[in-house]
Amino acid sequence: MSANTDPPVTGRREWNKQQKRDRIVTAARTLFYAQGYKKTTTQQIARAAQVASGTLFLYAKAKEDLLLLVFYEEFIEIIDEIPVSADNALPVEQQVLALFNTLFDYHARDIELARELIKVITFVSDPDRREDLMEIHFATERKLHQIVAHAQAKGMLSGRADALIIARTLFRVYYHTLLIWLGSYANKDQCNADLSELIHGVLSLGSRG
Amino acid sequence: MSANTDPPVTGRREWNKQQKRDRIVTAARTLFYAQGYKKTTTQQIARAAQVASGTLFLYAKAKEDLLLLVFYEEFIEIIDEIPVSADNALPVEQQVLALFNTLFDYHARDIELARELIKVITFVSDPDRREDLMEIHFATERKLHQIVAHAQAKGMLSGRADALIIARTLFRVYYHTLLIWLGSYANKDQCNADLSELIHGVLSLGSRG
DNA sequence: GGACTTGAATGACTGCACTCAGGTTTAAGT
DNA sequence: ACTTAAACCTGAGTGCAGTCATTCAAGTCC
Repeated sequence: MSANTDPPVTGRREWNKQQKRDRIVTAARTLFYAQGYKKTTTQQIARAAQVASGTLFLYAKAKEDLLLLVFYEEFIEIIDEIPVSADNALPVEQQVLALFNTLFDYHARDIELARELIKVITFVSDPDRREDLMEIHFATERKLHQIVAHAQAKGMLSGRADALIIARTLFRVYYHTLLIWLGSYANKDQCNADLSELIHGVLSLGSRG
Repeated sequence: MSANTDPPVTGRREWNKQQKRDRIVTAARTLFYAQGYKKTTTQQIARAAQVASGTLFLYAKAKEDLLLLVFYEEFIEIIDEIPVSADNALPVEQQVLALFNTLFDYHARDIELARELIKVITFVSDPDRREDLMEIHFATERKLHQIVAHAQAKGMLSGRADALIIARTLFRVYYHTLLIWLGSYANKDQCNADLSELIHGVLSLGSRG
């Protein structure tokens, strides 16, 4: 009886590629976390993944893409796990802030990595990686939309304001705060204060006052 | 009688440095526009500026910083020239959109450069460059604030909503749109539509509507 | 099983950003 | 005018991301 590490029906070639891809992404993640992005060389990753240095670039068009691959796997899970139950007793602002804090916490686990990531996200050459990022973006906006829509349904916000517009505005406020924080343009406290103020502003603009 | 290219009272050393700095930034600008950022090598810039390759890095800690120096000089002027007269007859939304379009137009003059710039802005190692960028950020927000405040004074928007909060929210919406556009996550039409919708949303949330 | 085709893997090589040990110019002191 | 100290400049050298001509393995057909 064979283990599930055997080549499946898709053919040996395909199976080998998948194996290599997995080894590469795993090696990249381990080394990035252990040493940081910049200090990790592509040679090291190649060696750890048991492939030649050139092979790496068949699986990721650039070193940057390795970071995106690692990030995607981790972040999509984080977002999925964020709760947005309709019967949440907390005020909307608190729920939104809690969501953002979850995401900030993820980035806080390794600031240098987060910085590189945010830098790299701005322009991604590989279309597949761009799709990954759009998925993350929309998943986050969807969560926000749910929170706002639930609050409106419960009469906590005016029905006059479009929940989607509010959600998208909130996302933009969040993302900018992330940039300011990681770019060291302001410290964490300032960012938090700023973020709270703007969330409050955006939400209360949409409330009956 | 000496021309104004002579060393002034500040001393020969200081004068030499200023001359070199100017030559370097000018050379960088010319080459970046002519060939693009990536294709321009620091050697080329050094040669054009008549300095040794190592000297470049006494004036800019990294190639990135050269781009920021070029950008700052150009952009601060653009912002200063944006009109925000109190007796502007146009609706607020139009005024805000016009402001953003001015900034977009600047970036559109050379998209590759704009991309690199936006990428580089995220994390700037040199504190002086970071100050430059904060100045630009605040100058832009101030313009927005003026537009919103004038509109409120003329009764075009509710006085209930804080003009500063609205201005800052608008800036964040603008900046995100810029990122999406330059990152090729959406085409220009989509970005424009999106931006208009969100500006309208943010402003009408604050209006008595 | 052998002959042929396709596309994946390899690693020596290239080009470029950035460094640093040593040389040169300016300024200040006497 | 001479000495000394400090600031400034230099360019050969270093390390790393990414390339490409060649080799090798997997799939296909008879």
